[in-house]
Amino acid sequence: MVRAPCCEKTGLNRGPWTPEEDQILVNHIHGFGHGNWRALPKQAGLLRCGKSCRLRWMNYLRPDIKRGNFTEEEEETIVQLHQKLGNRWSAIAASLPGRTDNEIKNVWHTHLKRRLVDPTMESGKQQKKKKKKKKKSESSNASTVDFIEESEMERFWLDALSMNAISTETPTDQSNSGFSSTTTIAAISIDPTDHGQPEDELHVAAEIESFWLDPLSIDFASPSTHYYNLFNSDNDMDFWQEVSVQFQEIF
DNA sequence: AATTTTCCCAACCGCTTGTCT
DNA sequence: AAGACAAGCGGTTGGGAAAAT
Repeated sequence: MVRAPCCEKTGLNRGPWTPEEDQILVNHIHGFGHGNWRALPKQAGLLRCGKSCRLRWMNYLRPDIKRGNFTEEEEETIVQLHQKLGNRWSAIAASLPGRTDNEIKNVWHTHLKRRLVDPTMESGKQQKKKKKKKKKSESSNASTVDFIEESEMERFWLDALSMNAISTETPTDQSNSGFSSTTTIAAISIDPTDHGQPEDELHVAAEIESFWLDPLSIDFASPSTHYYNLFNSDNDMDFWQEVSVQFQEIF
């Protein structure tokens, strides 16, 4: 029997996702969940197949995804689990919270497999490369929702925020114009053309603080395309304590 | 400075598994 | 029990970026 295609391919977008598509998908899932991946693209107004939407969400947009380089401990865990489980990437991923099977698979094929053959592999050139890459990713603007957890505090807030974002409100505006207030809580949208350098920490901190003081003060419908990483590791503890106070007052 | 090679990772493909009728 | 459908999984690939020449 010939297997039916997972979806009608004609007229559907393929390849890399645009920030706009990401926004639509995130908005839709925060508002309505993802009960049926096959039906989701139509409901959300996306020209993608359900499988592609699922993959994008599971591997990239999910708020609990941990981004950035793998730690030595994580890499060690992967190596050990791979010895036990083989190429069962999803089983390995289950032991590494925030990491996806796809990411683990990539890391295995690009670093760890070779390192097992040649234990000196990670020295010199490779490390240099990694450093450079890390630096680049730190200084660049996230092109989409980009969560980087560096501390338990940030992890706590990420969880708390995402739960409240889902449970307290339902978006009323399903147009493609931007984040609704519910989805922007974890990814505040900032228009770089309005405010000079998007990486301007002081401005971003002020913007975020004003959000906590007045949740309606930010124009969430703005069609801007830069999302600042609210959980930036550079934010100090005082900042997060202030956020904590505001959070308690609001909720 | 230009070109080629290598590396990395997001996304795709097709098979398997689970669930429902 | 069997078929249809959806979701999950692992292998593979394409293209962009960085490094090497």
